[in-house]
Amino acid sequence: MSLRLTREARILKAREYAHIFKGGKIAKGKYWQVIAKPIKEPRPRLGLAISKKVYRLAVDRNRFKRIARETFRLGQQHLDNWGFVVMVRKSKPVRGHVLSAELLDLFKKVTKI
RNA sequence: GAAGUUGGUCGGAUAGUCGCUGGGCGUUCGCGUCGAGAGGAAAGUCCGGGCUCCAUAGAGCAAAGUGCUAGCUAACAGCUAGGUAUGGUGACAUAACGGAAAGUGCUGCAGAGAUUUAGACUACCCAUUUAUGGGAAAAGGUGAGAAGGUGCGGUAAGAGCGCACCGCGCGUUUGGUGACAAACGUGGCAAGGUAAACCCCACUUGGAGCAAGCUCAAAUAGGAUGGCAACGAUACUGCUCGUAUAAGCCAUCGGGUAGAGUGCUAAAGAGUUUUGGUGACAAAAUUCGUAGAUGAAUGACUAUCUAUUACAGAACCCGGCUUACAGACCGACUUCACUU
RNA sequence: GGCUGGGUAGCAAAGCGGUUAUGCAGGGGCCUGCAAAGCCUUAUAGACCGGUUCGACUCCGGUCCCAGCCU
Repeated sequence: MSLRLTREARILKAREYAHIFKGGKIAKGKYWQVIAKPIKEPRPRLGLAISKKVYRLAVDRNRFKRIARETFRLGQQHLDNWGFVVMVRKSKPVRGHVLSAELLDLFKKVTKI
């Protein structure tokens, strides 16, 4: 498997989001919150739900989305074939690699619950 | 040299690796390759337009907005140049800056008196019966605001009562496209403030917004018409005829949900030079060809440059305004100090 | 992306160009053997920054925050 992040590896439809939110496992960290559920496809998939209420500025939201996508792209070979929806929690600004490390940890933790 | 005023520019760079979104070319349809890919405010949505749909004979009223003058502009509440006022030693900055003598309203408290050709608390002058009458509007006091200011004369005390200067009003002349300014003459002074209170005057404005709108268009959703079934079923009706209704099948037609496409980026475009203009700007020549996503693209890591980079992320497109902004650079000017 | 409404003590909630009501909660007192209830009393308020005005919570701009509508 390559390090590419194609559109097939993304969750794009509202119906798919609703499916994962309903009955998905939840793992909370300091900066992130991940909801996950096993899916039929032979690959892990990523969805983003970055709320405007948590981060008001578009720049902040874009930053979290980029970090989430990059973390998923580099770590997808080691993940189970689940659908992951990533949400943010309000916190003080920190360095990017701190966020990335916690998110990867949550990805692995949520499938073990 | 110090302190300032003002106009403008940039706002990480280079190399490598792994990725993201369009486009061109190739393709074994897996992908490969070439080139492109956020801002000065993309922000707030405060104005003005383009564009689209709806409404609309024409005119007026209402409502809302704007408000010194002349220009610029597609348009504007913007910009430029100027006038006036205020602040600053100055460079310069700021100003919703028409009308209060068309009318109405409001003007608390304090104060004798608050908008009326005002009034008399303390205090002043005269007279007498010593607590009254008359004069006067200078002084004190109140207030945001009290019937021009300063000086001299004058008077019982006083007063634009008279005079000079200043301020104000009115008139004339001159300069200016104009706002306005200057000079001269004249009036003894006209009656507070508020129009970001109603209002008057002048000018402007139809409404909604790309989630506008246009096109295609599923179904086990659903409408209309025609045919079939049909010597059928149900109702009128106990029976026959007749009429009506519903369900079923087929065909045609239009509407249209989910969804998809389009609108969607080449434009009041940008750079350079020349010309006109004080300037905003305009004209000509020449060069360039410049994001287009839709759970929403520009990132991550490494190395070097002193280096964890300010404010901040396009969503139909432009012109402004307002607000946020680490740091760096360039131009013009002012004041003060020192040296020559 | 576009379009609306709001911000007043700790909480809720009126009104107005001239000292911001009222209720609950808080402090003190009265009442009571002690409390509750009741009564008296008291402190705490205009999101922020400018402008207009003699005077602004109110009128006019700007900023921030909250809520709602258009799918």
